[in-house]
Amino acid sequence: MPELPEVQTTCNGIAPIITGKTVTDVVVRKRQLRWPVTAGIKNKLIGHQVIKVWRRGKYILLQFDKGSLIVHLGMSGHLAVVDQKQEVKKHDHVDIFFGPTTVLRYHDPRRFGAVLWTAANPLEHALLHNIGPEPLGPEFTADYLFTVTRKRKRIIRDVLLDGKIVAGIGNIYANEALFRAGIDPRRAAGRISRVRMQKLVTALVEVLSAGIRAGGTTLRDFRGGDGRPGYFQQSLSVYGRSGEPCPVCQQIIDSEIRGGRSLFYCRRCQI
DNA sequence: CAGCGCCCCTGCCCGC
DNA sequence: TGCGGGCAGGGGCGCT
Repeated sequence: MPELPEVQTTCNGIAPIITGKTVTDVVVRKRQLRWPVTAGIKNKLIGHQVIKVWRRGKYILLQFDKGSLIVHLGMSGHLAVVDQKQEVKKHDHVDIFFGPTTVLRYHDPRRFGAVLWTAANPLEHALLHNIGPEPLGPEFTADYLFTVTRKRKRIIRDVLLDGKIVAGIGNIYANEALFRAGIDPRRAAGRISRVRMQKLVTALVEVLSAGIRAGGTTLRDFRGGDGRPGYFQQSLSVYGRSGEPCPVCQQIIDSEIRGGRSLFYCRRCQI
């Protein structure tokens, strides 16, 4: 499910329901995710109260009165509050009960995600302590991106996907932002000017903000309840649109696979 | 250290 | 209709 806007939307959805509530039970149906669900998590959680729900990059953080739960959705994870009467579906791996009916349910077909407990500051956890600045935060500026990419030969798309440089950018939003900024995703990061880096930072902020405003419905498998075509269809300019005309100049959108992930771009608009 | 593949896993879509 | 191949939103890890 992820991409930062979907993770933020997940936090926004569950925070008002579970903040201040106390865990009454935990059911783990399958421990084997990317890493095994922390052993003894049931006893660590029961009786403890949620203080706040937040995120760092794509890691969802449930802060309890003692310790934090770190949840990552991988490629296919969902995390939502459901009613206990809701039937348990295939790939519903973890349930966290807040009373008899309210359940925070983790669902993840591909199991690339994670559910981990830490008693310490989650930002100091091995998975988080080296993450780059938040793309919607004050540290993520054109100067920063320009400086850290000097002499870098990697293509700019791969730099945007590198969580050590900037947190939470996924392949959809990387491609979309590069289109908006008019930058060829295959360009060596170290060969992009400061002015163009400013365009890229601005484009990233716009694209991520639009995704959050849309409620994170920019994913192919999002199911809206109203039967309308998914926001996914209308919202993306180049991602998943190879062979279609560029919305700006009508040039046919190109795609190719680099580093195991698809690039989508307009060879006329992006240089 | 920078950079690049590999891989974890299931589901879905496409072509034959 | 069945089957095989390719691809999917992530990102840690090991190797060069």
